[in-house]
Amino acid sequence: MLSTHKLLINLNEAQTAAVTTDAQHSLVLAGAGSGKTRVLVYRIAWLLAAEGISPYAILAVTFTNKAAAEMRNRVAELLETPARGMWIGTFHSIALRLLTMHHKEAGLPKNFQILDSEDQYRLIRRVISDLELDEKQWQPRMVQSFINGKKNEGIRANEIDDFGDDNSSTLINIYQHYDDHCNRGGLVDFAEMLLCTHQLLLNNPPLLEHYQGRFGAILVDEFQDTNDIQSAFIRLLAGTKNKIMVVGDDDQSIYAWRGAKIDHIIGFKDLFPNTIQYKLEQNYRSSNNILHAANAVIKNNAKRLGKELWSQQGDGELIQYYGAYSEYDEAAFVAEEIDNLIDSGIDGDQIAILYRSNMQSRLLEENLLKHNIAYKVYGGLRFFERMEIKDVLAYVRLINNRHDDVGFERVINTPTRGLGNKTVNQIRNCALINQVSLFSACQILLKNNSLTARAAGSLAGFINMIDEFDNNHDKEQLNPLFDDVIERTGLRDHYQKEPPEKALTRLENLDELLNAAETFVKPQEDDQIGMTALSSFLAQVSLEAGERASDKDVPCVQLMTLHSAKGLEFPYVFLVGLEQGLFPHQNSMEDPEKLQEERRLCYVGITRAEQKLFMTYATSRRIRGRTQGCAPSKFLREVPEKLVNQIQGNVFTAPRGGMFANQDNSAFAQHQPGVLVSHKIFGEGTIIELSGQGDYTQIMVEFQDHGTKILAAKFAKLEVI
DNA sequence: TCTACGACTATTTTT
DNA sequence: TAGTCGTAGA
Repeated sequence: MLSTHKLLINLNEAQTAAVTTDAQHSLVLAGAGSGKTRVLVYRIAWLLAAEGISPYAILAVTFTNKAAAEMRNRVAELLETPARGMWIGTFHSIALRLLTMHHKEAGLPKNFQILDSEDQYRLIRRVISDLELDEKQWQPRMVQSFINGKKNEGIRANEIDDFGDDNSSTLINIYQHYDDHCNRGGLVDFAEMLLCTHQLLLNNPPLLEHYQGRFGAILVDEFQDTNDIQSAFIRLLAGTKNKIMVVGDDDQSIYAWRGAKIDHIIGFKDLFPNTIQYKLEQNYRSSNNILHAANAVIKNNAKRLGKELWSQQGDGELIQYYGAYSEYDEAAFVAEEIDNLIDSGIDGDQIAILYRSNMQSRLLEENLLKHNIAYKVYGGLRFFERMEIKDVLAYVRLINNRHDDVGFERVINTPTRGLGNKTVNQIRNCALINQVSLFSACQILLKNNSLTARAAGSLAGFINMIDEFDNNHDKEQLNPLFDDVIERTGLRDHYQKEPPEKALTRLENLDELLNAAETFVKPQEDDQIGMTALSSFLAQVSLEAGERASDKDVPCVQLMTLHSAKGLEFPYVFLVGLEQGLFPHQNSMEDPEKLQEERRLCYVGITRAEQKLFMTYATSRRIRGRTQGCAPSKFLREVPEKLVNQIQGNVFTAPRGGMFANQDNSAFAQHQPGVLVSHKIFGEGTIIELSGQGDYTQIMVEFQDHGTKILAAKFAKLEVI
């Protein structure tokens, strides 16, 4: 057994205080690079070793599989024995476990299926069309975020008040129909998993009591990212007696747009009165110049608990600013600098380029290519999200659960088997009228002879094939089943016919899938609760979509968005595209809350760097086919000048006129007398005169059809022709 | 059923 | 500008 003494020698004072706290609840504010995971892992060990808590009483929750795996490994490493008995997992995997074990109480069929975002999107489109609504008006993406938003707040369709508003009542109606559909087919989306689990516990006092009795110590990672339902779930499980430790950083909350609420961490102490707060401010990652810059930027946010990072490391290098003339210049600069770094013996994987939006990667890639620098772009499709993989899985899902309409729709005519739109619509209608699944609808249609001979033959063949797959295969042996599906459905031939390049990767992916099926080992817990290997496999791939595409083993320069960089660190970091309108993003500049989130994103970006940080911007950039003048991001000026070496340009002494005049609306740069512009209402005209400065600039325009007008530049949205 | 063309849109993304 | 998506037509 681990000695408590040995535990504490690796911790600093603040970390020790948090790890050994005897408060019932603790809130650990852990700045970037301050040893957040370390505290969680050591806390678990402390609970076991010093407080004698059973591993069975420990519940540790994270957001990503990666974080969960890391915690599990580090706990095992520290304890020098596998982390048995305790529950360590993501919110979703824990929810899945509870729902599987208690599916009856939760009102779910045993073989319920998880819908990922794409599946959900497809089903929502289907519902919109069933309700004969116009997709133009009820855009599926918008509806999807409405439904998920409500679920994340723990609200069901029948609990929303439409206040007599048609718009709301339609959305509520779609939500209701979507949920009905899911219930009929035994389908559960990501948000539903959490909501359903919450209701399961809430509506089953004995069950709740059981789990409250079991989990004496609850630990939550990245608490700033919790949404309402996740927070409520923790509160419910904690009851009045259990201990909670939440760890997080309000300054790194960057997911408000998908339901995370910073208020949960900010208001934690109010919700749980017996809370002691600990701050981890010593940073082990970055040199002081970088930390000072990060502190200076985040200080401009009003809504925060307040923290200041410091380090025992030296000042390190100055932050390098580069004001490029254009995005081409910027990309060329970055590639050249990286080339130099690599020449000086630094490995590519020590370097990261971070940007606000994915489209920025293209030019950077082109320039890295020119210099023959190996790179890897994060983002894009993951293994189990690829078309060919989802196709195979859809067949398998249908074999596992005939009522899985999402799976059905995906493969009914893939590969094409003469069941086109007409027949499928017939099936949909029949399903709608009888309120049954598509698969059942097929059986009805076949029985009633309602189809043309050709369609009927083809459909019967399809149905039989699915049934045969089911009958001929053991649900514990995945590889033979998958292999059979890929061959007999004709999927392999189907992909073979694609252009050679594509076909090759698709077939490779299919082989990889077979390999995954072959080597899949059913987790012991799943076995105990009677899940078949097939169900277990399907659940796992839905929750964990697999590694991102990776093609090289060479150390690669890492390209990714700021969002995906959270939690990572690199000796050399290039933060690019620091311009008003790009970062902070146009859509987030007006709203103070959103602007603060952009700033937190900037804070995340800066604190990724260990040794050297480059921040670049371009004074002109082509966006959507149009070259625009750009003002440097306001965040650049929030970094104290003394921490910066500006290689080209100067953000700090930039003239207030000309290019940098109107920081908040870069488009003004081109608004000069004589320029031809167009206005939404007044049409085309010529600029006569400019007056005023900054936000207050006024523009006199002589319009061809409406005479001379004086407009406030900020609001006129004039476009240069 | 497949192809081609025109319309539309354009942050961030884990589970 | 460029990439995606839906529909019309072969």
